[in-house]
Amino acid sequence: MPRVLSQTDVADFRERLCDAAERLFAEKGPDAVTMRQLAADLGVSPMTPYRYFQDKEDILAAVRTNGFNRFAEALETAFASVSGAKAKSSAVGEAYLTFAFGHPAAYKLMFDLYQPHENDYPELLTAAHRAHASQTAYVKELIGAGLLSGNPDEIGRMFWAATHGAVTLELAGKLPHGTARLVSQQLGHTLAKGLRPEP
Amino acid sequence: MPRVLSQTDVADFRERLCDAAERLFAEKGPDAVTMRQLAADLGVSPMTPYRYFQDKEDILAAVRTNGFNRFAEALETAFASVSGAKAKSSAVGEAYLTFAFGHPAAYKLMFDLYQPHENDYPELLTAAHRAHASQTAYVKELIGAGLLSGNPDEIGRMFWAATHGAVTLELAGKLPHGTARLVSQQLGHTLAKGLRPEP
DNA sequence: TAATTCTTTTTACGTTGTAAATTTATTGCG
DNA sequence: CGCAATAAATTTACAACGTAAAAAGAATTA
Repeated sequence: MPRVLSQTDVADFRERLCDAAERLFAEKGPDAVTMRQLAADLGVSPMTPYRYFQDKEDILAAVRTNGFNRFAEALETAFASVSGAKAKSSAVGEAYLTFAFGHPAAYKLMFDLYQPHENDYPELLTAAHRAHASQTAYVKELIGAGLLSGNPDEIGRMFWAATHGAVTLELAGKLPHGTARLVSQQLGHTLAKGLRPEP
Repeated sequence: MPRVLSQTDVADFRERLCDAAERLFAEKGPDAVTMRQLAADLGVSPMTPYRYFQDKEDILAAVRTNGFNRFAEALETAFASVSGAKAKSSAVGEAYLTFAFGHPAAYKLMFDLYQPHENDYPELLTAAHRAHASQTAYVKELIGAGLLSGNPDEIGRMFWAATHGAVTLELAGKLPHGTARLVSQQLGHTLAKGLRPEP
């Protein structure tokens, strides 16, 4: 028998390749990164990655999965780092924007890319679901604290859409650099005001 | 002397190619459309388009320019079709969503694509500016009618970001089909409520 | 040591955007 | 009219792409 790849060998290689892919995606955009470049970056021949990933789309799915998990982690940490519904909301909103502008390429891959076969990647779906939960948890806190009234899912979608819109407009160059943060905060305040329970 | 291409010859060819490009972009996504396909669609050889466009990016810029102009036209028509600030706002918002979901590929090209050299295409910038103006005009009407108070540019950006966020989330598959319209309307109502002048 | 078999590399194919060379077609001039 | 001139279109060609298939390499067991 030859030397068989252990689970950790495979996991290590996949992680190293994902790291390279993330870095190169951020530098040049995902379409401009080639399989040959990724292989060269790891010092292996062009076909070696195909032993660890089905194809290029599989690599994209893995990178997106990592992105969702890191994003969720950042929001969960922000949520847990303070107490009080209002403070949690601010912290999570802040963490959202910090992640989006700290890792714009990852953000775009996660939320601004339509990957037609993403249902074929269960880990990706799980991570995406976790991310979604982490960004709507604070809405329930706000409603529970009596600061907002309405359907939590509907309100969560509104906040999400508003924030996402501001972020993507800036990332697409439609807003001056740095404006999205301001717009997003204004949207948060205005929506909160519009959703306050009637006295 | 040979037969020299007249201005209208050039314009005709460019228009025909843009039509084909739009159709194919909508079918398969812009990256999946090749120069050879475009040429074959017009019944010419693969290099002929290069007499009329610098390169593939030039075609993309032309298609985006057309998109912005048609989008602006739709919003301008909606704005002019009714009277009263409230009615104009609804009409423009409705036209925005109708365009976005009627021409999702065009919408993405226009607003969800970062084209690094878009400053090299002055007609594109003009069209984009026209589109931007057409979607913020109604805000000034609302402020003028005393229904909203605040900075028109800031408020315009908020409405825009909110609508754009809802649209792109649905186009990226993050919201169930048909949800964006509802979310966008809820956002519009809630923002309007939050921005009402204090009595 | 030799056979086995998993891993890796090499080679190869069809397709891409487009540069360069070639062919085709139309016009004005002798 | 015929023929050079020249714009337009086509053909050819190239480097790079994703990846299938074939070949080579290496480690384990018998």
